[in-house]
Amino acid sequence: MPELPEVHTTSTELNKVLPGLVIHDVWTDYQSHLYEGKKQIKSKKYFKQFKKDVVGAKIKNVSRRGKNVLIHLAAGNTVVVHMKMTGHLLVGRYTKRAGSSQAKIPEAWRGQKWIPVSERSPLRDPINRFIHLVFSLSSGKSLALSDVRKFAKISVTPTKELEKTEGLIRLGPDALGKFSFKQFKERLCQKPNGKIKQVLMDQEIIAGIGNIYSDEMLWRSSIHPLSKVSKIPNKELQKLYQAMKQVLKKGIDFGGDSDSDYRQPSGLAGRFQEKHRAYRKTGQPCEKNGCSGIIKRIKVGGRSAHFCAIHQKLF
DNA sequence: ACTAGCCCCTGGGAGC
DNA sequence: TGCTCCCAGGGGCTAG
Repeated sequence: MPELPEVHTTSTELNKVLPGLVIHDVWTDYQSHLYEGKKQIKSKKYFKQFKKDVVGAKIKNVSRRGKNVLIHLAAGNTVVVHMKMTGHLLVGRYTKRAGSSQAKIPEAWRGQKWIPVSERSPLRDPINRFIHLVFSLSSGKSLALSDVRKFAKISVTPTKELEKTEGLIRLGPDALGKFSFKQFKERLCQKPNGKIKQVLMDQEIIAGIGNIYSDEMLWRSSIHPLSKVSKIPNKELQKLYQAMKQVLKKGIDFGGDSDSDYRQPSGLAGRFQEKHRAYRKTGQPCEKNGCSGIIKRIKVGGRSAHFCAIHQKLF
């Protein structure tokens, strides 16, 4: 699912191709993706307003804040996209679908979720059943939102008020931003009684970390996910701080994690899933040097946590 | 002030 | 083969 490295990859790639292009049109078959502040907007009236705000606007650049992709428009607005679990932004020759896309898919590809790049039809490149929103661009290509579970949120807000916007206003410092170990510790200690796994994933404490990368950084720093924040020794927290930076950078180096539906804007899968040591490794031997543990799965705050009970210490 | 649990959603896997 | 049930989960929200 898109966490910091996936969102970072997306915004970096989009920033290479979108600046200077003009949005010619917007299409959606699922208006519930659109939000105005906290409110989910289902009315056609709002879609009209959304369209008015973005159609005709030139894209200035693309950046990121936490897990949000920010598409800045020259007209003074910013389109904020949160991809949630299965959403991702694609650039290509996507067009709005008329009725069921299945009918138009060549027999050999029916039921296939992803069409290999080499086999994509130049006319419908690529065919993706889960595209629910498309921005047509002046280059002839389009920017499309694909989202199996339809949780992604899109809103448009004046760029000046961006930091005050719902979804951004309460975000903590970026996990890969310039913040020192001292600040890291201070942030975590805002929830002294919290379980470390949950606190790491709390976007108001630190922005950008989700389930996959929190499992991986705890595995690396040998800390049990249920450890109480206030009980973790300073030395262990330092390891965690280092692991956080390393794991997230590695995620970016590998083009993100495509264990779930994530794809880069080009449609290519990331490769970080090949580097997992804990996440979704339940039942497999722990790969830490000399460790004889088996990866276990438990629930922490309603989310699954994967860890090795032998080398990851419970504080 | 907490936290556990529901909700949004749908593909995929397990079980029958 | 085909049906039903359950699970995945970010983050907002509510009930306790």
